[in-house]
Amino acid sequence: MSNDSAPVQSPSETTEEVAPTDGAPRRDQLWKIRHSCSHIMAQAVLEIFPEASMAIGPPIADGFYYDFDLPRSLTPDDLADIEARMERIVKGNFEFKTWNVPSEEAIAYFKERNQQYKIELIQDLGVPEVRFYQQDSFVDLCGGPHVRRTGECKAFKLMRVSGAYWRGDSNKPMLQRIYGTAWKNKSDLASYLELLEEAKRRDHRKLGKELDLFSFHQESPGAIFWHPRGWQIYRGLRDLWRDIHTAEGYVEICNPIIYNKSLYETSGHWEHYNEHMFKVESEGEVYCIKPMNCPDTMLFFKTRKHSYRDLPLRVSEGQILHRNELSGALNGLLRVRQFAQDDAHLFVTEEQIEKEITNVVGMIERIYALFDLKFRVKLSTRPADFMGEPALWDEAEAALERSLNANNIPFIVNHGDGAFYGPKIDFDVIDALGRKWQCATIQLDFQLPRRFELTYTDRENTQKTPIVIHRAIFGSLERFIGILIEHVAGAFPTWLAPVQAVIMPISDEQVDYCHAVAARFRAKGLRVEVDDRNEKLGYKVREAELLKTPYMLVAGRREAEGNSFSVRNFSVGDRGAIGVDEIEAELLQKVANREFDVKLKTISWSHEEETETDESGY
RNA sequence: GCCCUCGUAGCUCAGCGGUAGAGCACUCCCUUGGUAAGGGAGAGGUCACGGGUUCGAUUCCCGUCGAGGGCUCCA
Repeated sequence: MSNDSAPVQSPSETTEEVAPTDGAPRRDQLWKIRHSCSHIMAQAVLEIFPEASMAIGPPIADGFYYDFDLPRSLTPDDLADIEARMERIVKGNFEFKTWNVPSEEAIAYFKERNQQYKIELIQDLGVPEVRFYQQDSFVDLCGGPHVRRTGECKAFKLMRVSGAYWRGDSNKPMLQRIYGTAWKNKSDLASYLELLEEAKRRDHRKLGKELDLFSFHQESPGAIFWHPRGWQIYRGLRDLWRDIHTAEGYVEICNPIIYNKSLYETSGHWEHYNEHMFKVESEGEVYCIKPMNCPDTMLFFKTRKHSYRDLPLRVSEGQILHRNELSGALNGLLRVRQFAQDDAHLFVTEEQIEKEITNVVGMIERIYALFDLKFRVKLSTRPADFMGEPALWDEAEAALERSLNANNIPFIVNHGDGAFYGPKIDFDVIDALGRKWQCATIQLDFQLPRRFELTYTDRENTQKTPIVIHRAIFGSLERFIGILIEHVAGAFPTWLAPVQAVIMPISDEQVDYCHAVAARFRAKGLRVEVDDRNEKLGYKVREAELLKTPYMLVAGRREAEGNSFSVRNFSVGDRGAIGVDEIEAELLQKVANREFDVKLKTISWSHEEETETDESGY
């Protein structure tokens, strides 16, 4: 609290002996450093604003934060000031002391210091005794543990200030949250900052502009304007999706995008998802622009009677969806209001669940492998407010588990994290920078078929309700492209690259030759351009390199006469003269195999010892 | 939606109470040049939009829209 305040009771214990609360996440040295940094920061903030109210200050993945109620908004200058004061506290190498205080006394202590949030925390804990921690003159309510001395916090940096609701409740006051990052030593901190720099360099919004892939306009916030080069990537992914799904026995349909609200009353979305749907009115009826494909795919299923012989029925649909996301949540390609999912719904019998899931898991593995994306799997089971028969849930969860095992895929179980309508498997892809992105999902749904009264006739000629499996592999195409751009840092594999080769005549003499070869390549479906501008070779090479074009084909007099090109690959360099036939064969082969001919620049860092966000440490 | 920051030429950015500047890109001319920028000239902006303060606003204030960082949300 305030710096001049005396502790309630003289400190005796050291942090050493304090046992972590049971069931808490890993509380290793790094966790303690981050948590301690948060206290050190709070002390610094209180030095500047003695009247500040403190909320919570936990360690999080990569660092820590602390929420404050302050008399004015913080500026970047304040951050520098706070950081300098933190350095002083660290240099002081103060001991972290801790002791227990009866809750009543603690409340009185905080009341005296106008710390209403701390009082609320203590009251909510509802325990007879709470724990205090102190370093230097600063005392805080805290479960600990902490490092022994402030001197152990030697590698931190304050990152940013943002708003955060007290207790994460948008009805409660908005506090100011200061984020910092903290590491065991300076070199870990440096490599983390380097990672952030690299992430900034390959930010898909920046690259999208530089590579002329897409743009955004305020006339349609949250919606992507695809440029020719970006749309080519989109089409490439959609083609991949179609090829694989056709081969796996999927059929594709195309449904409307506007529906009478009655459809969503049937599906339950009107009740649960209303505020996220865009609506239009016509002739006194309310219509919704569809936010997902499931309800209308149910209508397709109902267009005729089905036999068990029809199942599994695998129906894909990739129509445009709209979701009215909050303006503040929009983020480049990653969070948009208009997008398409690579969606499919499988109508199956109970016995078919396992086999179908196994098949989808296999497809996911194959597709991610095409991009050299690693992934991590989470199986989410029955939540507290589940609907349906427990026995059916048990069997379905077991089937999901068997499918993962059948594919030899390790997974973690998130007990109680499933949707109310069924258990699910989520896939987080891990990109070249070690970042995780939730993409693929496989969800069992026992509810939607019931709501739409779907039936099929089984072997005994009785009517049964099918089970629906919702599944997507990319998630949304838009989002996946965003992730992919950052994963490959804008350098797409040849098969997916917007322009696969730029053909460069050295002088006017070779222009006709270059155009003739370009026409030949285009006839084979290759995407090539001729850069016949009146510029020097170095200029053209530079431009093609900046656009991360996989192939640069240079023709001077020698090459034109020998029906060849001097081949240069992106980020590889000059390979020397190669005959046109050979070049064509190489390109066609890479395209046919969807070869991942990208050298990924990966950054490994200590991400794996992640500290999950943990707000228990106040 | 909420908090903070931001919005100057196609792009990246400088500037500032006295009606705007650079580099790149673009157009034209010269140059026909072997693997990351050849030279010259020119054109291009109601300084996001709407109010207000002021003799005067791109600059200060308020609002709107959009963007960025978070929070919330993401059945």
